[in-house]
Amino acid sequence: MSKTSLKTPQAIRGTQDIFGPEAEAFAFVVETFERVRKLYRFRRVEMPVFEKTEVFSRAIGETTDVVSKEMYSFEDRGGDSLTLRPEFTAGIARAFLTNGWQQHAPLKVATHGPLFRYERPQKGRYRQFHQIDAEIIGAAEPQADVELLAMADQVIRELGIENVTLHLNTLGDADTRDAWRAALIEYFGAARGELSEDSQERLEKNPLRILDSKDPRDRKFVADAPKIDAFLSDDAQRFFDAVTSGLDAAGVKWTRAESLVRGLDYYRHTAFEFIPDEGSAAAGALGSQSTILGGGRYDGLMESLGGAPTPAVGWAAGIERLAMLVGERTPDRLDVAIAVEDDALLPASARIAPILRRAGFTVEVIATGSTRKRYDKASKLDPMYLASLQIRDGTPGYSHKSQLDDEANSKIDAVILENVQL
RNA sequence: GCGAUCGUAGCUCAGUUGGUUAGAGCGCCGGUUUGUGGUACCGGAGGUCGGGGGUUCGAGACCCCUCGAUCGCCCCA
Repeated sequence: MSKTSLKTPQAIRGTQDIFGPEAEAFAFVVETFERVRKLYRFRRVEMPVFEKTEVFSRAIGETTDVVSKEMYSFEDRGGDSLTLRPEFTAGIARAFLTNGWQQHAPLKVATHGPLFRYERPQKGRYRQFHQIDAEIIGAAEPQADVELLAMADQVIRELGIENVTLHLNTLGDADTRDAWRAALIEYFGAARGELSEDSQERLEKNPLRILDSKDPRDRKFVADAPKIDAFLSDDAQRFFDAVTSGLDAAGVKWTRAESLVRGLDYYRHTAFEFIPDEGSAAAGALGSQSTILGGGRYDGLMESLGGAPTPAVGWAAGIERLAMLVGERTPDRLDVAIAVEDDALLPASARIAPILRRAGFTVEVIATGSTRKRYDKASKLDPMYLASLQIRDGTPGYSHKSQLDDEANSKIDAVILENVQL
C-alpha cells in the first residue's frame, strides 16, 4: 500500500459508523418497531431532517437546554435560520398543521430516523442519534395514552428486553402544573443556601428538575417536597386514574414515579419513562443514560406553533440504547459457499451464483487469492452447503458437503451440474 | 461548559526503574501437502509508538501544549 501525505478526515465527534453486531441489533430494533406499529395501525410518516429554527424554539421552549445550547442551527443561503431536528415531535406537529392533517384526526403516526443534539458524547449518548417515535394527535381521551403505552410496552417486550419498567407520573393540567411549580419554588427557595449549585440554578430555570437531582445535598429535601397529587384538579386526577386503570386492564405493568418530570415545556398530564430496574443487567449495560423510552401528553404544543388547540400524546425511544439491550443478533447462516478452485471456472461460478440467489439461497462465491486456499476460506464462512468447483484431468466438476435437506440439495446440485462447464 | 481515564501494526494488546535495528496473537498476502482439504508448517507486507514542543548523552516510556476516544456531571432517548 502506498503512502500519501493526505490525511484522512475524521468522523464528526459524536457520530457513529455502525457495523457488525451493533448494526444487526440496530436493524432488529427498527424491524420490530415497524412490525408492532402496524399491529396498532400507526401510519408511517417520513419527516424532514431539518426545519426552520422557530419550529423547535417555539415548540420545545426557549429556556430548555435543548433549545438554548444543544441545537445544530445554521443559516442557509437564503438567510433563513434552520436547525437539524433535535426531536421528532415538534416537526410532526408542524406537519400536522401545515398539511391539514386535522382531517385525519385522531391520527396515529410512527417514524424513525436520526436526530441531532450538540452534547458531550458518552455511553448511550451521541450527537447524531436515532429514535423510533410514535404519536397520537387529536385524541384527548386517556384511552389514547393507554394504547400508546401498550404499544411501547409491546415493542420492548418483543425486543426481548427484560427488567425494564414503566415509570408513570402526571403533571396535571396547566393550572395544576403552575401551582405545583410555585409551591416547589417556595419550598426549595427556603432552603436555597443548602442546595447544590446546580439546583440553585434549577430553582430559576426548571424547579421541577430538582426532584430528580442526584446530589445528596438536594436529596434530603426532596422527600418532603410538595407532591403533585395535592395540586391535582379533579379533572386531572380523573384523567390519571383512567390512564392507570386502563394500563392495568391492558396488562401493562407500571410504577408511580412522583418525581418524574420531563424537561420540555410542552408536557401536560401523563409523563412517563421506561427505565431498567436498579441492579439489573439492562441497567449495567446502559451506564448512566438509563432512560430508553420517554414521552407524555403535550396538549399545549399545537398552540405554540399557531394552531388550534389539539390534544396529543407521544413517545420516542433511543434506538442505540435499545440496541444495547437486545443482545447479540446473529445473521442467518449462509446457505451456499462456492469455492472456485480453478480460475477457468470463474465463468461457471458467475452463472451458478445468480441462479441460486434467484431461487432464494444466500450465496457467497470465493474466487480470489491463492486457489489452494479458497476452499479453506469458503469453509470458514460456515455454509450449509459448501461447493468446490475444480478441474480434474482436464474435466470440470465439483464436490460438495451439505447439511441442507435432500430437496434443497438436489435443487442446488442440478444447477451446479448443469453449469460447471468451461 | 466542567471533571477523570486513555491514545504502540487493519484489530486486541506486550513493551521491565528512559538504554542499541519496537514485539506477539488474530487478520491479510504468498508458499508447502500431487491432494477432497476448516484448526498444520514456512515466509511476506504493514508502525513518523495520535500530533507539536521540552528535559536528557539517549524518550514509546518523564514534563507541557494540542487533537481524539472513553466514562461521568449537566441534560436527555
